[in-house]
Amino acid sequence: MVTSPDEDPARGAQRAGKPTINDVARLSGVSKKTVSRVINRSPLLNAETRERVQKVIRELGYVPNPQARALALGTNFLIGLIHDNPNAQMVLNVQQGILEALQGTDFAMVVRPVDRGSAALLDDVRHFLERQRPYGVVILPPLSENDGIARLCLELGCRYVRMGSAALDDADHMVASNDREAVAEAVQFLYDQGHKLIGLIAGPHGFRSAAERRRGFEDALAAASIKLPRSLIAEGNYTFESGIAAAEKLLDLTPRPTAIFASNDEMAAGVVHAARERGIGIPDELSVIGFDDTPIAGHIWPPLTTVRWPIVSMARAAALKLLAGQGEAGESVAEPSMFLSRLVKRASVAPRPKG
Amino acid sequence: MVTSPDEDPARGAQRAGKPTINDVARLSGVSKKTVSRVINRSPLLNAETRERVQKVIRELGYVPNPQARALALGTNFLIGLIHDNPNAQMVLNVQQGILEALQGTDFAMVVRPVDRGSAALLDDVRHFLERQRPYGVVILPPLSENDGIARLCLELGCRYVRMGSAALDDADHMVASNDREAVAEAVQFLYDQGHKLIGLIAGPHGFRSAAERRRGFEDALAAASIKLPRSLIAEGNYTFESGIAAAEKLLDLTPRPTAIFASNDEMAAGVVHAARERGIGIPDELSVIGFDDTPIAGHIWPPLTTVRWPIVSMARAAALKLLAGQGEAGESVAEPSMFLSRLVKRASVAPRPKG
DNA sequence: TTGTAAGCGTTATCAT
DNA sequence: ATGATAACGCTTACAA
Repeated sequence: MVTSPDEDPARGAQRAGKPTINDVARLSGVSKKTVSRVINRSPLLNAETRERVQKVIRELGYVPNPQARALALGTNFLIGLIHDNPNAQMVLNVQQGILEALQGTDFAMVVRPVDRGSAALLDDVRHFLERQRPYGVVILPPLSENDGIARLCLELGCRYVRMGSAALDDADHMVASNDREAVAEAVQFLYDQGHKLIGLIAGPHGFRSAAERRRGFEDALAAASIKLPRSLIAEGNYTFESGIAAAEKLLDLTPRPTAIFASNDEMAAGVVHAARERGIGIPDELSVIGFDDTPIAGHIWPPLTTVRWPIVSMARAAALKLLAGQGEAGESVAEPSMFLSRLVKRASVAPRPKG
Repeated sequence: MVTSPDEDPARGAQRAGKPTINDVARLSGVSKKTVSRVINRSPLLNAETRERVQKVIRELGYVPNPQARALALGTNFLIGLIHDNPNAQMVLNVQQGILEALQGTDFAMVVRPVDRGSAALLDDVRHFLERQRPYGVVILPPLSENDGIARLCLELGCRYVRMGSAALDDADHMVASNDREAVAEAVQFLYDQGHKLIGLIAGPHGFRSAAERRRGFEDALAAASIKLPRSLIAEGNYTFESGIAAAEKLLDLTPRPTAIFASNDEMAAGVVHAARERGIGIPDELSVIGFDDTPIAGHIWPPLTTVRWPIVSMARAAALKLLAGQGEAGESVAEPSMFLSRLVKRASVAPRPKG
């Protein structure tokens, strides 16, 4: 008897491409649906049947086609990261956190930088969401402060979690840090070291993180009952260069501040740079504290005292929040929404110089 | 006359979800296939028909469902980036380059870090390629040096382009830089400044880039007819910390080298750090050159003389290579495959100290 | 517990 | 130049 190609059970698996659910079904003598149940870990399934199907799956090296699942399920296996490149290290840390959360799942991370400031921002994001239809997106600050984007996600039926320096949204959609308190603690530390003339390099206008950190600075001064002239506050835009420029303003003052808190490490590195160019010794003549604890903090000289911002954990939590409900209902653990920063003491702070 | 729901041309578009190709087809009075042709810019199409359909598409705000396209086409609109985190800044620069290339297209970038060294490396990559079915992938060094991955891509029918410090593959699948020559030029520069005792901090064993840069170093010495003891070569693993360790070895030597070439900026920053801890002045007592021209090079003190590696352009070219053939046939411009690095002179090099 | 039939929204084949 | 019909591989009703 000659077996016609269409009826030969072994043939399907041999076809050009990869084995499909049909091949598995045929070879294990069950229906597609049963195979589907095995893939999706349906509880109502004969253990023996499950075993048999799984054996065939292994032998065939069958991998469910995610595109087909995506079409049937109406959702993609993608987690998006939407950001406006607030700074390189932060973006990378966030990516790391998200990837940690995606580890072992079928999800992949798709990165979408956009241009805050561009008039087409929302169209851009919409375009991305419509084209890729990610399962959910993590939105980085400062973009996360834009309510329009959150609304857009809602409108397009895309899950989202915002990251930020303050609670901007409900717990399901937000992962936040306590920047204000952490900065207050850092400035308090400077005060405890005897510093009375403390400069602030604030972050750019319009950034929630910048505002929070500035408030923390002011909180600490208020708590210590010191009142400082406005000239001790300079503004930067979170870049190294802006840190230099701001530092130069502060270092030109008379009397000169004996300590400077910069709202991120990049700007703090700029302060160190500017001081060095003027021959001002750190920490002997000037103490400096940054924020973020990015690698640069440990790499410059002297190593920078800074506030460690648990950005990787925050990103991981954000992604896990997105994925919550994916696994079996039972195992879903509520992800914390508030992450605490803390001061990391290195060599850039010393007691106030005498005289 | 009562219009039955199924025949009401306007109804489909109102349904719960988004409008589909069927809605567009019905409303514009053509078949699905014709709409498909409009979407895919098929050349054989009546201009007038195209206009009509496009009008409906606009009015409806129709966006083709990417899952369905992916299923039908067997490929996703994704460009993958496969890397083993060679270093943060490099990964980020590559992402930037790829995204520049993807600008304005429907493609998105999906990032996949893997663990070189893991025995499951190839399974990992296979898993990723099978699940996400990216249109193509860019492979970063040192992973790009693994021929197994390239073979895997071929086997799975996934386009790929490797990035590296030497031509490892044919022009269609490779974007390379001339590290060897660039390093030779840098070392020659040190020699021209009077340095005779030049230390090398090599990159880790097994990295093609490390080998190429080391060869460049040796080329320059050979050209200058100087022969150095092996002790002037230390090995690092491209990290800041390993740069410190290697620098300490070199700075312990008697006589002490008056210049050090480090195979990347991170390690060069480590050299600067180590020298400072010992009170060795840079560049007065020690000249340092790095490689990459990452931001850290300009941010440390003194600013680092380094070799600028056009990594962003390389990544952009890699992605464009992947996309080649996507657009109309006519406009495809061959992307260059070899990118030239060049020396960026800053303040970390000075003529050899006298005595 | 398992199977059947009907989609999901698109593209490909092969007509016309 | 355009259309009817069958894939693409999977899931969700709804039966059995």
